[in-house]
Amino acid sequence: MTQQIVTRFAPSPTGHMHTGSYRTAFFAYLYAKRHGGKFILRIEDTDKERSKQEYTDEIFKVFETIGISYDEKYIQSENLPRHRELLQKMIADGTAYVSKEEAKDGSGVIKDIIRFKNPNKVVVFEDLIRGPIATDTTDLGDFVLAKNIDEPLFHLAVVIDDHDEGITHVIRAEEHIANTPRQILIHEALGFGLPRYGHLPLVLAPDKTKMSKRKGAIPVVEYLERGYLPAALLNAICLCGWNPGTEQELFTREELEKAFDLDKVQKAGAIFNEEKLNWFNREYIKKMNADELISVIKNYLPESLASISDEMLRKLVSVITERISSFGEIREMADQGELGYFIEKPDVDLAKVVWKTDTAKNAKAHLAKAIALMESVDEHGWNSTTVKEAVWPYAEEVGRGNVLWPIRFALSGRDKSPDPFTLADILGKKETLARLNDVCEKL
RNA sequence: GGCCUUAUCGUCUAGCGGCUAGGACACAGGAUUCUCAUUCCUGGAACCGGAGUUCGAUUCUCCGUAAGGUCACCA
Repeated sequence: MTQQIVTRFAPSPTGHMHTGSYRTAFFAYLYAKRHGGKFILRIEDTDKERSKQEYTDEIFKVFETIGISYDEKYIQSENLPRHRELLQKMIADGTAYVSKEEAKDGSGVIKDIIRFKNPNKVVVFEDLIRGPIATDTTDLGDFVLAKNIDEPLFHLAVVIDDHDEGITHVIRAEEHIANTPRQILIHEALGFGLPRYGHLPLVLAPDKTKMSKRKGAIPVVEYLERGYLPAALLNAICLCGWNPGTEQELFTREELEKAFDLDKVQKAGAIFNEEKLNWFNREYIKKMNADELISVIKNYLPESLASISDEMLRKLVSVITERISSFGEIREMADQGELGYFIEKPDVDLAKVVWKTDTAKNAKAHLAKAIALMESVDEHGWNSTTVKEAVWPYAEEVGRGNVLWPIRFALSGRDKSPDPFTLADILGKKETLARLNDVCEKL
């Protein structure tokens, strides 16, 4: 019977996590799912100084909203007794030793730090996505295992936890490839079997360097706040550095869990493309029905539009979704006055009601005619199609722009807006005619 | 600088000795009811360089070059 695969994601809660981190998490998760294994989340809070509870909470929250589930969860600091126990054992075994050295904090105090007794050999491991990697660990020297007998450091903690949690595949970011040889050495010193290692390429900042808070590392929580759909975001993240070998780009979670594997993961780093994320999000928006869209849109409506009726909102769904990439853009639309005129009569600049090649006198006549034509449309049958049917022949006759532009402008007060028939539909017969009459009289 | 890794359109990528080097995003042009958006069509756009191996290299090897990672009593 083959051993069950166990992967893990082991973030340290020292800051917001960006797309690269979550991609690493998702790939490790997917790899486990794909092979019927387990996925473990381990919070590496060994460094008390830098770890913050708020970041740990954020990780749990994001995992939940984007839907990455884990079979087991560990907090590394809770394993401290175990780490100390094995540190003692290593000292007893002679694979580690106490060294009296001056503290690095400049205090000049002499303290006991624990160093690894390096066997100084060449370590070779077969990376799951890069092939064999050989390192002469002599270069590493007797590296530090613990700050003192009670405070084990990263490498020791990682090795012990990976072993104790039964991790079979350590799938992590490329920045750890240099750490692997020394962790292998510790595994051996402790008499533990080795896991397999796979190092994922980095997700790069736009300038091709490693992402950091300073350089374009946008926290995933921020993308979520901006109104990207979790599934779309995850889909975009996943397709950055991995491809299915086909031309499919849009994937459901189930499809991803079936299709993913490490052999199609890229070796080179990649820049996360926000334009492409916009495209993914628009595609996901297209797949949603009106009710789903309305409930999401409501979360992003600004104060000024809070009073909007459900009925009006339902009619506005396509007007809005055709114009946004992320739901946060609804606020921008509102700020720029692209939505306000639907719920409040706009101030219309009379000079601009006239089509560029026409005269004010004609515009007034066209508006009067349009009003008459629309009056004949039954209120119950009032919609964009019936309004269009009523007005279209006349517009065709005297020039489309000559009549369509004044109608649209009188209704919206803006030079850019949805077409006049859609506007009339959303506004309703009564409001449409009121606005049209108002402008016509003043003209 | 040492060690390690990587290298196809602007970006994400397909390619696994022979292809007009394919797709997507972005971009440009055009069409669709006036404007905007949507939709549709069309177009431009890439194999880092040099040696080999081979009948034949984007593909294999080597050497350059460039980029990135890592060299903590952080993780």
